Amino acid sequence: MNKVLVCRGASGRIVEVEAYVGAVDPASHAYRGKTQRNETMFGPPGHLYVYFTYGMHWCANAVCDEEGVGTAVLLRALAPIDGCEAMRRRRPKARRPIDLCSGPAKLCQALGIAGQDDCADLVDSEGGIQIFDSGTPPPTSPGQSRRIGLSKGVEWPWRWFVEGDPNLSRQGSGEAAGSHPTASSASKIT
DNA sequence: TCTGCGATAATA
DNA sequence: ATTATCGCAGAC
Repeated sequence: MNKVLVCRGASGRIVEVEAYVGAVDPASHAYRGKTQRNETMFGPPGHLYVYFTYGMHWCANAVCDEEGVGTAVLLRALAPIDGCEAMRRRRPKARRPIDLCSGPAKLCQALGIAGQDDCADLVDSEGGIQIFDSGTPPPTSPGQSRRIGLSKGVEWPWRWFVEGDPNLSRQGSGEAAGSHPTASSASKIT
């Protein structure tokens, strides 16, 4: 969350991520071992793992662990920095700025990321895609919650986000990291 | 503003 | 059958 993603004339600060942890994580594409689709996840770190889902959406991850492990971080939301014109062209359905990158498939569409970018190197930017340290320190106390949209592995609180950022895929902090609802769930009522 | 549902096709 | 989602329609 101190990182910036740059791609095809647009950029944004990464404000929301989820971890998918190889063989121990039933929600991870890597859980059942290497296949043609998830091959990039098992490759060297610093590359982009791009997958197609729900018959229409692309989503992107940064591969994070050593070759052969299969751990990656799903990029779930960006705070747009530059290239809002280009992003709006690629996402005509976005009405407001916060509709541009407030979701894993939205940000891919906004930045023009699709299957052709699977396995792109994020460090040397040869493929036109780059993730670099913005110099802005990450939040001292980032928000944390359970991951979104899963039916397996729901108990692991492996979603992190910049608390209060308007570009999150879901507003607010989600639920507390613990296994049970806490007093925080009641705060919404008052 | 909020909720529920349908789209749409690769994957295992 | 399931899916690491999104956007529309309808209720309020």
